[in-house]
Amino acid sequence: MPKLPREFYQQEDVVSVAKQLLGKMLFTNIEGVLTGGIITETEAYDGVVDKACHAYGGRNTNRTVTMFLAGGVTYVYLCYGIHHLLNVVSGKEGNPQAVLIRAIEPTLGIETMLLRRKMEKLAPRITAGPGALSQALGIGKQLNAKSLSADEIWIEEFTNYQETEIVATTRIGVAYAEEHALWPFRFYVKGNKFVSKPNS
DNA sequence: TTCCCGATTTACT
DNA sequence: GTAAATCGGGAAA
Repeated sequence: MPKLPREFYQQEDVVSVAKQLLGKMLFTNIEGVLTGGIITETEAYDGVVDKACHAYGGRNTNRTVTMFLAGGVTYVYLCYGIHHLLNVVSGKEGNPQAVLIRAIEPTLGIETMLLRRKMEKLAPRITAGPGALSQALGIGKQLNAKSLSADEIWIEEFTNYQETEIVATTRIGVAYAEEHALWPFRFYVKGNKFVSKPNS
């Protein structure tokens, strides 16, 4: 399937991008080893007006500068000193919006993922959760600010879900963002097992 | 330079 | 259900 075009990432509405990313295929090519799967869970971070966003209020630093790039690149950073989290930067240059990829359903390179996760057999938790996902795909800071049009990490067309198949709810781990923590910016595929929190 | 804390996961009670 | 692990970024001084 073809890679998503640059225009896809540069849509103005990050919430729309987050929803459309569900059902797309995410791949990484780490030193020639391919792994990938179907995106099942995302979260939107809406730039300067979103207290949960690292670039809230226009904060532009060595880390967050990546989010100000034009849509279509990765934003990877370390959280809790342990976990790498993968985001897709969206919107126009200067507008620091991003979509956190929280979970995928593995389809390619499952053996490699099992090795990286030190697991013996396939279970949803292998890629359910942003830290786990990054580990399974071999994502680290070396993949920060990479173009999604190149051949190290990219996203391909696959499926489009209807609104009725998508669940919108509150984001996770952002209680510090006060009232913005209540924004329904987390999206996942209804009924899918590869989601970072118990399904309903 | 110092101090505080986080877009989490995992192990253990 | 609860807690520990662990380190870089951001803000203050």
